[in-house]
Amino acid sequence: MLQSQLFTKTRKEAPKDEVTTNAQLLIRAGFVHKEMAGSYSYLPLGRRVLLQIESIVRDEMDRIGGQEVRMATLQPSEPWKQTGAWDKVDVIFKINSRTEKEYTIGQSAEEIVTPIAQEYVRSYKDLPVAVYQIGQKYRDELRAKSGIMRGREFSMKDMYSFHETQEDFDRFYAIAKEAYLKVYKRCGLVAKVTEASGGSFTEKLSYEFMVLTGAGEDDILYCDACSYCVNAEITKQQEADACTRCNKGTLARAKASEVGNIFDLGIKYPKDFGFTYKNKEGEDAYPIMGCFGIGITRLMGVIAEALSDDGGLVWPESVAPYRVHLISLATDDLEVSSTANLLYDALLDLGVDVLYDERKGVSAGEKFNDSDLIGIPLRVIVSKKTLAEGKFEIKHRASGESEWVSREDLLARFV
RNA sequence: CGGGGCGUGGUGUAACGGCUAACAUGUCUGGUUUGGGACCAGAUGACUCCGGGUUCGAAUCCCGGCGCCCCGACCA
Repeated sequence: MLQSQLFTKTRKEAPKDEVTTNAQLLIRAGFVHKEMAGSYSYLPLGRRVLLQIESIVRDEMDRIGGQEVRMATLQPSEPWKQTGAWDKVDVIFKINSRTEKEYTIGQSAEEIVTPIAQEYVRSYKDLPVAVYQIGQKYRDELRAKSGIMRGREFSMKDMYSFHETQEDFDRFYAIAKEAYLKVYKRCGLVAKVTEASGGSFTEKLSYEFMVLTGAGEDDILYCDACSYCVNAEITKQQEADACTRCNKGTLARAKASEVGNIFDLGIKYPKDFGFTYKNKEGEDAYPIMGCFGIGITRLMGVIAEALSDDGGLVWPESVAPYRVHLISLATDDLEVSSTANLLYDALLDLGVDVLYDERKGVSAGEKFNDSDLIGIPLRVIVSKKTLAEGKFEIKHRASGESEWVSREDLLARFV
């Protein structure tokens, strides 16, 4: 991608209303555009990051047997009335058609997926099964906040599984938990599995996946010796208490952001819809159901919060909009620009995603600052200086370290 | 939803109730320049959020909306 043709431009200052790091940086760098409180448009760079995160999530869900679907976002009110959510859940948007019919736009899909599963799951032989989707969700939040981290419209991966027995559900629950941890790790984050309330879904505990960041809106207590972690709102334990699980460590308190949540839904939804299957004994039985969510856009916000520095965004390679930011200084110099052009083509031939800053009349300082702000992991500089050395300069965004390498060595890294 | 703050060119700011709403940045022209937002000249761009009111006169004061941000509550 030629930067001179990129749809967006950077800006020096963030809109004064934005105080959170993710909103300031993502807007300044041109990744997102705010439409209204809690509703953002994702521009080319932001969209690319979302695609990267989605592909990681998709990969991990596929690995544990999830099958991707795309359920309707515009939904009838009937199933929501059938489960009682229409009146009980206050964040659902309700809309009326011209003919006074009632609809909702999806904020979650239990009411949609359960009747679909009912159509196809007739026998124990059809179980277990897990389907997921990645897409926009809508919640009528009273207060959207923190940039893209809590919106009225956001992107979420939601998976739903159905099982014959509690044991089988527990097995899958554990597998899904591991898959979730891999997702966060691949996104460059450390997430803690946190015991939390099951909300209005279930009496049981649910597990939240929490990333430690000051921008988070949850308080958690976690053990400094084992993996125990609990949402502060459901426990009487306090900071500095001894850990009740390992009896060795002590509990620390921290702000964290919830980037995923998994629930044991039991048989609530199958029961609401009269969804049974024939078990081995030929009897009707309700399947055990689970739901598993990952906030895609929130994850992007948390990465922006947790991994940025004073210069701007610092994307891990796995989710970066481009892998290489090629910067040509002295664009009027024929030798410099042709060397840079050739390197750009060579990288593209190797299948490397490159943002190429070949803008004319833009000072070196401005290009460097823009590059810092956009946060692509690897910067390759072509200038009179590098030409004199017969090498290219590589600078790593995260560490700030730079190295000088030959063209062969540079290209060899991407083979 | 309760409380607080803020609404002025695209962005960030300024302007005592009083002159043609100022400055920076951006954008456009031309020139110069190319290792950390460089420089020169010119140009462009605002119904001062909306609606009322007070006043000879309102960006400025008053009332009512709307919007945005923050705290709290909420959080399928």
